[in-house]
Amino acid sequence: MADRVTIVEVAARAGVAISSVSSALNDRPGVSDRTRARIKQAADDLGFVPSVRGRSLSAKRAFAVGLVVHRDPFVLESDPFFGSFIGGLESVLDPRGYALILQMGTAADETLDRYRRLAAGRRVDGVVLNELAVDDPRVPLVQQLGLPAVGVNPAPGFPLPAVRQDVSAGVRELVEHLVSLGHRRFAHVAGPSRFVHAVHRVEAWREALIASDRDPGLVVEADFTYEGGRRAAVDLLGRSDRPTAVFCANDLAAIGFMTEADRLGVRVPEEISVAGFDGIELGGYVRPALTTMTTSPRLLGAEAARLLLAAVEGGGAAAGGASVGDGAEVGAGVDVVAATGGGGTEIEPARLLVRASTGAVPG
Amino acid sequence: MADRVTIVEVAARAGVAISSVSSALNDRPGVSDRTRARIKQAADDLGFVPSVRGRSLSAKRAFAVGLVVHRDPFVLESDPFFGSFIGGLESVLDPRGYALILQMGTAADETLDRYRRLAAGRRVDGVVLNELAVDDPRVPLVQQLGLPAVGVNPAPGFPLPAVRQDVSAGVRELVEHLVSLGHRRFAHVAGPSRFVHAVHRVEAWREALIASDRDPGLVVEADFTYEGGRRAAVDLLGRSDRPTAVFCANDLAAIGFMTEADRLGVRVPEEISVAGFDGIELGGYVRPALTTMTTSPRLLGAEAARLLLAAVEGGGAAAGGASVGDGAEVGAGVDVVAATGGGGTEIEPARLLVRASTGAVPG
DNA sequence: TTGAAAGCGTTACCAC
DNA sequence: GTGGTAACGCTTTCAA
Repeated sequence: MADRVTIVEVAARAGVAISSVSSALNDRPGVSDRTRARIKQAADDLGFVPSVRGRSLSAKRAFAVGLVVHRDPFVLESDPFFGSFIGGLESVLDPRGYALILQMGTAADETLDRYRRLAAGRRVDGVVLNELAVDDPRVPLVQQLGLPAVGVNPAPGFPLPAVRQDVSAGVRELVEHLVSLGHRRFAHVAGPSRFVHAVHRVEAWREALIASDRDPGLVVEADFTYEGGRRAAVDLLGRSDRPTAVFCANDLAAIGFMTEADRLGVRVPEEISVAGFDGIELGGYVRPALTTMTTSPRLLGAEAARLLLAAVEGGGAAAGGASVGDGAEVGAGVDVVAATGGGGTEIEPARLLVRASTGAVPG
Repeated sequence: MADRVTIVEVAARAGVAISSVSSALNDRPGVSDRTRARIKQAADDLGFVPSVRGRSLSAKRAFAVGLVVHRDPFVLESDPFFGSFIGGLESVLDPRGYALILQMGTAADETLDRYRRLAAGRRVDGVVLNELAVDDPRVPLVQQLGLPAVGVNPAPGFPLPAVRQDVSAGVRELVEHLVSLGHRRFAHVAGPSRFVHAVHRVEAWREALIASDRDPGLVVEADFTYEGGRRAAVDLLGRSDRPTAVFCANDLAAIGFMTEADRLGVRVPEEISVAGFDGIELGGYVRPALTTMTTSPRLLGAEAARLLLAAVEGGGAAAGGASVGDGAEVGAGVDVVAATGGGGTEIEPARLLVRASTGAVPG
């Protein structure tokens, strides 16, 4: 690999000290405009790009953040969330000179170990905590490690900075939609209850139904997979008092549910209405097209990156309060910092997208 | 962030020089067994983990490799390949102390720039070139940059080390399967012809049909998406002499094709047989279950990582011959190095998986 | 076998 | 405003 040009050569060409080059190129004061221009010119001529290796050692920063995906590879395959989420992270990290280090853990404890090693080797300046579990062990871990971290859609009282996207408003819209269609018997195909986001969705659903004076009905726990949705359909559709409207915790499960309903000869939406959550592309193509809640993984990623960089660059403590996003996006007048403890941003809520899989109650 | 223990403290505790600690911990000669043991003990006691920052600066290596995904985020969403592929990369990189840096480029030239910056900033020691295009500009770029790189499923004559998974054997199996079912009118829903892997699939298909004395039939170019598959179905099924068997270049397109066929009232497989390529999970759940070719993204990732590390650690030139994988996986007695120019590994071929979407010719 | 010291490419702190 | 120079934490000579 050809030897790259270093700061020394730039200094030589500009006829200044390397410290001046450093100051000039990082737009720090202490350099006259004339010299600064001359230095920038020299750097340009030479095609100088500072070595992140030297920079990290000296600046005590890795200029990288980590994301550990803890996931059965089988499930990851069809997960629509990550592509956009990572794209969102990247869109903020890259312009600010940070790289994203992606790791995959399979077993839960292995995942924890990944964080430990990332911190121990000073590989990253902070990490993103995604798919939070109830009492997620990663939270005390990063706190103990002193590793800056941000959460994505955490539970209330989460002690670190976090990005949230509200689900309750969208779920209320869904419930109103279903109620207005005359439905009375409801069911929910939930995600694993150990996940915070699964819990959020069940709770929003129950609360919205209760607020509408409806019986929340059954909750069947599935696992966010297509196959899980199918099994839930077998269960629910076999019941004598089967529901007329089903809300699945994600689109993949909803599509699995619809497929199985079709197989069992139960027509959607004539005999049963089905709604999903996520707003994945596929939902627009299946027959009938899936009614769902559109989320913003890309925006979640971008905001998560912003918060993380704020925590990293401004202080560094894991529990340190990150700056709150611009007020325009903060929901319903809630003081996000006070409400959550760790500070954070709330992005636009998930919205209901009505398509063909929900319709009037049968009969 | 709490101060981590450095090599200096380990040396102090063991009562030796830091150079001895370095030698001992990296299992290099020049340290007596006794001191080595004492040093390891001290390192353990202190929980010492070498800082990758210091290491990279000194060793002139980043201990990281890059993967730039060049992709419309919309498409990435449903791409089943990346999760497993990245998992495969990681499974080799991590145990060897390397991290994976993931970048996303949207525009083609932006992607090239990502590689340039990765190299210029000495962020990575090498890169993985995935989804190769015909005459991919990344190839001359990495050669010019002197950046070690490996290709995944490249065209013949590819000048860099590469991993390949043969498609022709599987496609021949598919053709035999279809021919034995009595089909005579075929069509292929191809991927964009600028992609090497799309070309591989069309060519394998044409060659297999010709070898079976069948007319290769129509080739409709789509884009590997669900929607592209649907549009291809609209096109092909509207023709007077419509095919009775269609091979789609990937599963997503095949599923889109089937959905549209269903909508148009053309039954699969009674009136038309449909086959895909990839072996994604979803294909097993759609109705009818999709006949497809199972590929090994995880294995491709693992082998790509192995080749890349060989190139990085053994010499470093981009065009340097990487060691060939163990003979057991090399296909058909072909000397892979001689055949490809850049050296590389051939993994088990993609295999036909017959399910319900292919059946006897109508009539 | 061991230890001292010179880098590696930056940043940051001080003198000048 | 400048230009030395000491870190940063490691690897790698080279003497002892």
